[in-house]
Amino acid sequence: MSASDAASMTAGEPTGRGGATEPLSADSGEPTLGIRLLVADDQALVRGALIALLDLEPDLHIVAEADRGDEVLALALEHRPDVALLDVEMPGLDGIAVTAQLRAAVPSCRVLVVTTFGRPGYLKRAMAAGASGFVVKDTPARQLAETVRRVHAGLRVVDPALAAESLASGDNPLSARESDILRAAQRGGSVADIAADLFLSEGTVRNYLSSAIGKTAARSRAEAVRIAEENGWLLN
Amino acid sequence: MSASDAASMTAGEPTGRGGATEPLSADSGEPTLGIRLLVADDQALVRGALIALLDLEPDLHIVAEADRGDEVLALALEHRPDVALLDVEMPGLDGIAVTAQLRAAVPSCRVLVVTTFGRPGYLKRAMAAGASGFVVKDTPARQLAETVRRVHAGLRVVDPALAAESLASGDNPLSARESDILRAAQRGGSVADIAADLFLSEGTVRNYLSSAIGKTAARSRAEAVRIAEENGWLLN
DNA sequence: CAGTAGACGTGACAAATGTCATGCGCAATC
DNA sequence: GATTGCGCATGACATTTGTCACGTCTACTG
Repeated sequence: MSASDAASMTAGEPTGRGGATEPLSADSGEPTLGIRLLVADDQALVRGALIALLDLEPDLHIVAEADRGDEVLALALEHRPDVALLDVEMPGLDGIAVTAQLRAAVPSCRVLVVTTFGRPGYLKRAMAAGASGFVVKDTPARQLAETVRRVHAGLRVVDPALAAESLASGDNPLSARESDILRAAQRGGSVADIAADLFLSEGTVRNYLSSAIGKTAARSRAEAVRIAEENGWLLN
Repeated sequence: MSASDAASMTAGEPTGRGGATEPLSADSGEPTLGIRLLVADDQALVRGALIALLDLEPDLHIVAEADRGDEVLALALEHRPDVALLDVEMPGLDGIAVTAQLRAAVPSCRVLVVTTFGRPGYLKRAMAAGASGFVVKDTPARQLAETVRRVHAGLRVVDPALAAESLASGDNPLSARESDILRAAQRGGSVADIAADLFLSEGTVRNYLSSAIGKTAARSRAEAVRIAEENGWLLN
């Protein structure tokens, strides 16, 4: 189980969707009509299910799938999808970083970010990175295909509720270093642990924690971590 | 968006899968042959995708779907599925509690728990509650239908790697009260906050925290929370 | 019934945490 | 070229945590 299964599909798959042996479709090689799709999600079951769902649409064709962020670029270069469906939380490289990669290297490929968590910061950063759409896994399944078509047509598709929340929550107030410290604090170690992790003095760590606590309007380190997580301020 | 969309399917849907307007299948009423399935997952997109995936199998028929744990029992009583696919993390009632409900009220319905997180404690508790199978969303999609058939045939299906991990990790060492305190501590509040939440004295809270920290072999409250979360000791 | 274990409590004490003032160097900005 | 913001650091201080010893009450079990 885990990644080894799907990871093997990365190399040496000249035709069709990367290495799929599933009897989901009877594609013969690379389609030239309709919308070519790449699907990236680390959860194999979810990925497979999304593919099954999208493959029901006659105009949508899955040409590649990935279970890690750092595999997407190579697959996109090889299979030239029109739209890439990217999860945010992925091993290797997060979906937002992948979005930036794709926009730079494969400009013809539009990006639709699909995520479990409607973190306001995710939306903001995804759009800044060049994504064309952003939907949470909460949205009805029957809308997904239409969303893909809209994105392919050049429209921007964003969950309105999430967009409002994103505007309300404001920008990430944390400096890069403060985010680093909070990320290191996620595991629950002491100031000394964090300092050792980041090669800083304990005093410096305490200062950053203090200012992060202040900026997040929290009242303890743990609360600051939680708030920063919920707002999507701890990516990267 | 959110729950309101799918929640409306709970009431007044006499036939077919609970209120699905999606063009995924052309079922006519309740099938009597093959395996009747109920799918419960709070993420509409994932639920819809799973349904699309399973609906591809000619012998599997989705007869009901739910986006909340506390809706499953009523739907199962109405639609009499042979197998229920349950997510663990759901609003209303977690999948393990639902498993216990179903085993008691609808003994003919076997339960397959499908979860994002391979927490050892989840597996243990799911099996204790009467689940017939337990798979993580990491497993290849093409295996899911076969797993459903196995469960329907009365076999127990458990991810071997997870089973090993579960045995190695031992039982939940926390007393019910200690779990309560850790759960209250998840939000990141102070001792005073937790004490106020649970109507305890601050000293008592500190004592529970201290013993929980000891039992989890952690070195701080935050670490104890993290360890307990990862082991699946904070459900219920 | 005695023994045990958990829920709940108090008080005291050492260690960790969070705050604040203050400082230096560097880069961007005006 | 002065100002500003950030990274990094120190030291002092009050508060919060975590630990320990000790106690009561209740429920279960041999």
